[in-house]
Amino acid sequence: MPELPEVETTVRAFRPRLEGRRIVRFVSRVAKQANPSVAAVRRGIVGKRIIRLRRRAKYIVVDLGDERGEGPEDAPGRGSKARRRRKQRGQRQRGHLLIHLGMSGRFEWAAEGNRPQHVRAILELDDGHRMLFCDARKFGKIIYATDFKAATEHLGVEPLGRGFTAVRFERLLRGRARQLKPLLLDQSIVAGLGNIYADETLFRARLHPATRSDRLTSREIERLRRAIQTVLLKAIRLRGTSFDQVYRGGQMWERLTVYGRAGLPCRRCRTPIEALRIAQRGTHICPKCQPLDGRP
DNA sequence: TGGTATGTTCCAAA
DNA sequence: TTTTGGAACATACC
Repeated sequence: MPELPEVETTVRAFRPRLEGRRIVRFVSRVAKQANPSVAAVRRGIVGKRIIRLRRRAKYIVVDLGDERGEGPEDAPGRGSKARRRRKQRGQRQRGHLLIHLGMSGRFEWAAEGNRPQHVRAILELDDGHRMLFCDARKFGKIIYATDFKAATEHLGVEPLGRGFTAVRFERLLRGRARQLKPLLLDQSIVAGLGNIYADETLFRARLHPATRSDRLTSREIERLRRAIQTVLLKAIRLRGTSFDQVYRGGQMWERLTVYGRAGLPCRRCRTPIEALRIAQRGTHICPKCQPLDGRP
């Protein structure tokens, strides 16, 4: 399920009930998923107040505050809304909980009659609500960090952020000679795309996934940049892509152009969509709309 | 049974 | 040095 749009959808859905609440209990049933350890995460977050819920790349970020605190103010968004809000409550930024959903992670509220499978961790709030972290494949991560910048320095540019400019993207692509598909999946370059939206983006930009990043014209680079933003924004608007039992609610599944459509007619030219294997990942293209024209 | 899967990381080979 | 391939992680589904 979770690429940038699904993470953004999760953040928007859970923000109203989480912001302003204090965490009173944390339970983790899979030690490996907690970083640096279950005990360290518990020490870091229990008793703290949730100042803000936001997203960075595919991470759900919980900014924590401590009203007694004399902690350092290493908050993001200096001088902005977040700081003002925090000041009003007389709080200091005190650590961050970073949650990565991995392949199959999702949030659920505990409720009567809601007995989700694969509950791996529980966050209990001061209003009695309990948030469940469910994750069948256990690839998700729950990280406590005091230094947000250090914890996320491995991540590349935010594709929906102001920093994702034509100049910057051009430098990122021209500075290496990689195939476009694995480059788009590399979170240290552009952070947030996964296998589905990488395929959708390349189709929209009419570029073959094996094209080398240093062989694109400026025009193609700009087409790709806009395709990334358009595809992600559309997916967010539709609340992400739904998958079988794992994640429900999103409408993007019916709107995908190539992913999961092998053999079906291209929505643009009716040529059958092809399934390839590029960089060990299932890859879907329209062979006519995305020609390789001699620059693999 | 084997192959596939929305993700990340690490190591070896080219 | 950079890029690519393969395996590993854990589980579910076809």
